[in-house]
Amino acid sequence: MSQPPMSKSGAPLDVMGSLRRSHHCGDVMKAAVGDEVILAGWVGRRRDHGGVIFVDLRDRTGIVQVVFRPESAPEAHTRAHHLRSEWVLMIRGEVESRSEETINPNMPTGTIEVNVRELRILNSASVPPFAIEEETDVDEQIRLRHRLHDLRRPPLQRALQIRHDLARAVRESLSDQDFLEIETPMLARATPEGARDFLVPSRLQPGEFYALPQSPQIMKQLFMIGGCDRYYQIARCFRDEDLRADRQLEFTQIDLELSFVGVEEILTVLERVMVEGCRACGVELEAPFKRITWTEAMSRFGCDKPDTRIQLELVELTDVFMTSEFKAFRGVAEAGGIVKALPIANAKELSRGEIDRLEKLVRKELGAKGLGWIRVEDDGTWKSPITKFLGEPELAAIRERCKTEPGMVIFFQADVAARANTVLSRLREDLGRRLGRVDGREWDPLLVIDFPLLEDDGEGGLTHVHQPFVAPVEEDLALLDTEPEKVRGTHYDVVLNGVELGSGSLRNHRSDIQRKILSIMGYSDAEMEASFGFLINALDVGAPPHGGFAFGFDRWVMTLARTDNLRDVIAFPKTQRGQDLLMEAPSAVDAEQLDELSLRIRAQPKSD
RNA sequence: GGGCCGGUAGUUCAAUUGGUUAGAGCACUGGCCUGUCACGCCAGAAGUUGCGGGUUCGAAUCCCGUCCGGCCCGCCA
Repeated sequence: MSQPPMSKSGAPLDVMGSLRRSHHCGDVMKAAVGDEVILAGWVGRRRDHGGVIFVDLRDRTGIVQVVFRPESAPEAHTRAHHLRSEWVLMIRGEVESRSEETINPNMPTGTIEVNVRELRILNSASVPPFAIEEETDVDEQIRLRHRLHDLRRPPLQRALQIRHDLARAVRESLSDQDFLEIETPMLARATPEGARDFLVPSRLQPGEFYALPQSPQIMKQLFMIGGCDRYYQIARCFRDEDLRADRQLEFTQIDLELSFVGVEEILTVLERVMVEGCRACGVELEAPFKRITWTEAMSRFGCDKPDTRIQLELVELTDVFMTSEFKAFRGVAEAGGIVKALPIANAKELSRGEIDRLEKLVRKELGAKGLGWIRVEDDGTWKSPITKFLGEPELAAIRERCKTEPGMVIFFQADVAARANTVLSRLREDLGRRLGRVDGREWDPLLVIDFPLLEDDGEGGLTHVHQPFVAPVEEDLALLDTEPEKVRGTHYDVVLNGVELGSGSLRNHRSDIQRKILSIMGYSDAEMEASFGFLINALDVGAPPHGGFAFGFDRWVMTLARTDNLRDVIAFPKTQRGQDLLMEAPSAVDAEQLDELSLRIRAQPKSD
C-alpha cells in the first residue's frame, strides 16, 4: 500500500472521491441557512486564531468565508492549520448566518459563512509571487511571467467574462440578421500590401511560405462573389508590426461582409451589433450614433478618432498666417502646412513650469518643433513668447476665433498637418482629462465618415488611406480622372470613447474601377496582376456590389472593461517586444525542424 | 529605426546624493492566540542592487555597453 501523497509542508493530500461541488463560492447565498453545501476553490486569506480558523475560499464567482471550529469538526480543524495561500480545497459544511456584529458588509456573501464538517485538501501550492486581490501594484512584467496567478484576479476574470458575453451577443445579433458564420484559412498567401506578414515555412513546398492572415479581407470579398450574401466571423488576425498599449501581434476581429447594400445598410447593421453587444455587457448605447465627417473631425479635434466628451476644440488659423509678418508661421503655411490653436478657458492652474513641461513633452515625444502659447491674464493682457512677432490682423483673428478671455491659455502649432494635429490632439486629450473638461457622459459612440480615398504617399504619388479595395463614393467617381486626391472613399470608422473600434467600406465590385484606382496609385498592369490579379479576376466572375466592416474585438472588450491596455483583456498577451513571458515564446527550434523546412539560420549580422 | 521613463529581498519601496554589515511594509518560516475578515502578538529567515566592463582607496549611487519592462514617434492605415 502506498502512502497518501503529501503536500510540501507535510500535510497529506486528499482525493475528491465522489464528493462534488453543490454551489460556487459566490453563489452560496442561493442556498438556505442550514443547508449543507459542498464548495471547491482556492485558499485566499487565512486567519488562524489558534482555535477557530477562518479561510476565504475563492473561485471564479467570488469569495466566501469558511470556518473551521475545533468543536464541530476536530479533524478538519487540526488539518486546517496547515492550509496556505492558493491551496486547492473542497469542503462540506453548513451555511450559517453570521451574528449581527460579525457581518462583513464589504463582501457579497458577508452575511453568511460555511461551518466546515469535512475538509479535502486537493492540492498544495507554491507560495504565490503576489497576492490574488482585486487591486495590485505589482509590476506588469511580474504579472505576465506569473500569468496563472494574475488570471485568478477578479479584474482578469471579469475581462474574460466580458469577452465571452460580447462574443456571444455579437454571434446572436449577426445570426438574427441572417449572417452566416464562415471560417477562413489561417494558412494563407503572403500579401505585398499592408502590414508585415507572419510567414509559415512550407515543408511540402520547400522554400515557399504561407502567411498568417492580416485580416480575412480578400477572403470575405470572395465569399460575396461566391454568393454567400452575408458573412461574419470572429477571426484571429496577425500583423508583424511594433506593439502598442492598444496593439498586439495577434488580435481578434469581428469581421463581416454583405452584398447588394450601400453604406447606410452596413451602418445600420453596425449600430445594431454595437448596441446589442454593449447591452450584453451592461452598457446601453443610443442608435443612431452621432456622425462626423473626417474633414470636420480633423479640423475640430486634430484626430480621426476623437473622444467628443472632451469639451476642448482646435481653432484653424492657417489662412491668417498666410500673410503674416511672423516668418516662422507664415513659412509653414506657405509650404502647405497648417497653423492651429488649442484655447483652454479657466486654465490658471497651467503654470509657466507646467507649460514648459508640456513643451518638452511634445518636442521629445511627438517631434514638435516647439509649443507656442499665450496666457490671458486677469486684466486681459497677454503673456506670451510669440505675440511680439504677431501683427494686428493675427492678434485680432486669435481674439475672435479663440474667444479669448481672462484665465485662458492658448497653445499653437505650426507644422505639417499631420504633426500639428497630432500634437494639439494629444494636448487636447491630456489636458481635457486632467482639467476635467468632459461632458460627463460615460459612453461616446461616433461614426467618422467621408474619409478621403487617397492621400499623398510622401513621394509625389498617391496611396490608399485604408486599403486598396475601398470604393469611391459614387458622385466622386468623375473626379478620379481629374482630381483623384479629392475623391471621397466610402470608408467609415466607428469610435467609442476615442478608441477606434473598427472600420469598413463598400468595396470595388467592378474590375474597371478597381484597376483605375490601382493605376492612380502607381501600379503598372504587371504589378496589378502580380499583387491583386487574383481578386481583380474574381470580380469579373460576376461580383455583386458589396461592403462590410470589421470590429477590433479586443479593443471593444478593453473599452467595456474600462481599461486602456489590451493586455488586461487578453488571456496570454505579448510584451512590447513580442514575447510571451509565461510560455517563453518565441523560442529557438531544433536543427531537425529547420532542416525539414529547408531553413537555415544565418548568424545575426551586426548592425552598425 | 528613434525618443523618454524604469530595473535594489518573493513583492512594493527606501538607502542622507560616492563612505560602517544595503533597510522598511506586506508576503514567507516557526511559536502563541476561539469571531476574524488587510486578524493580532513574539521570534526568524530572506540580496550576484538585471548583466558585463570602466573610473575610484571605496560604486546600488558616476561613466560606457548590453539585456529586460513600459509609454510614445515611425510603422500598423
